[in-house]
Amino acid sequence: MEKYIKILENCPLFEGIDDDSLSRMLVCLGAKIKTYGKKAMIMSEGMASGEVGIMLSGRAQITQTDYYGNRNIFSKVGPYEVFNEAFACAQTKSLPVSIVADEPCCVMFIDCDHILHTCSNNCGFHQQLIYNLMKDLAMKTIRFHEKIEATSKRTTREKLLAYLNICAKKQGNTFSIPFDRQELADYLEVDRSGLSAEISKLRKEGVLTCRKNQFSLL
Amino acid sequence: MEKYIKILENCPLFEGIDDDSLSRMLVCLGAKIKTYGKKAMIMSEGMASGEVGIMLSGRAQITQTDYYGNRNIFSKVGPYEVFNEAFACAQTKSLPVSIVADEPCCVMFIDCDHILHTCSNNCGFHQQLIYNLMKDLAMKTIRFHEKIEATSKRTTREKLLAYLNICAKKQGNTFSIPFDRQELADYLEVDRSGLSAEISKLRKEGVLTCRKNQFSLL
DNA sequence: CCGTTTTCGTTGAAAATTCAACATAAAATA
DNA sequence: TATTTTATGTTGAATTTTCAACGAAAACGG
Repeated sequence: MEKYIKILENCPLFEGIDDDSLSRMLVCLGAKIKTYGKKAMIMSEGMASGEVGIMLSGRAQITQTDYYGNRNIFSKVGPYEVFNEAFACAQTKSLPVSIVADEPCCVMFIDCDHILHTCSNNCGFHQQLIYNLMKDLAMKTIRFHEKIEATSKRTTREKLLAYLNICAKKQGNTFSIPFDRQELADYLEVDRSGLSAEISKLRKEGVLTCRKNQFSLL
Repeated sequence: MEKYIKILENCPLFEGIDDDSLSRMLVCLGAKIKTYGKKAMIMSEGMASGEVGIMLSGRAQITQTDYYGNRNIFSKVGPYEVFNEAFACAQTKSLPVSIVADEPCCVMFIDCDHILHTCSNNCGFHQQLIYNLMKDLAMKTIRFHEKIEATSKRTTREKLLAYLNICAKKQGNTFSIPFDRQELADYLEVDRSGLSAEISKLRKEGVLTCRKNQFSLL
């Protein structure tokens, strides 16, 4: 477990907790590590899990697929980020989404109850951990607000521009997005070919330039 | 403040806290009460607020309006429910939504920092309060998942059916929704007239019956 | 109780999306 | 490196949505 401490230092969930405390805390919390290959299911729709996942390395997507085969990407999970925290906290019986590895992933799991209820061992930094989880949950809500802000627009063009503007607000006018074209279409809830056409049009109009997943707003 | 205790007993945010403790806690937290008339702005887009709102009576909507005049309803806030908790927790500088009273509202405000950081007076139930706020934030995330699940569908018909199925899962096959037609359209992010047409069609097909905001799935 | 305002359902035309199919470019793999 | 697979861009037809306009019904207010 020790070798993961360096990684966890970068994780907002453990912010403000020193290495020694973290090391002891992980034992107390019963943290487990699992690894997954590309395209592996980390969690799947319909299951129940009270565990919070922490992405140590790799990247995964939170998706939902309806019976017509339309895939909706709720979000991406990158290194140091947390997932399943809301469903674990709310003790959801049936997970409404699947979590699929985009690439080989290393994930730490912690039972949410162990985070929420301070243990008898009296870990000093437990309050900090709870506070961090709270912030994380708040940020998750804001992320969804952003997705809804983009997808609520009525045309593909407006959805795309709304999304790119949100990215630009965070990263500056040149930025990379965590999606390829199909994934961006699934995130924005539009047709891929229509999205490609719209990107071309915006390029010709001189609104943006792009190379793969690297965009610049002009 | 005392007269609000009976109301707050029903509020999940204060679950597990007895009346006496709650009464003392409210003073300690610096709770304030404000009232609003119909259509009044409780909070407006662009402002910053570190306060959590608790709806004591009345109902409000969380909305966003883009520069083409399209209104998007993120959610409704009814009695005993909490709002602005995510933005307050995350210390957002500029609120991306407005909160508008549907009808006369009575709201309690509490500074989020006072909830997050236990005070020197050592209120016994403060941990419970933090725990409750965490659950609330988790539920908020799940509510957004539900909205996205419905709005991610590609046709008005599918969006409507997805939404009604989510309602039915919670309340049974006959239920009322908190929206009128225009509001439902704004929540589902579709055109009102198209939504009305779709409801008529479903009625003729014998899929559902409805009277105003009361629906039955058959 | 009546007049006014708001909500709701209906319609047809214009605009946009989706869908299917294909060509090309890029990436992965043997 | 050659081959295969995947990703991307392009197009036109079919479907769906949006928009504007209208009448009827319901809710509201005096």
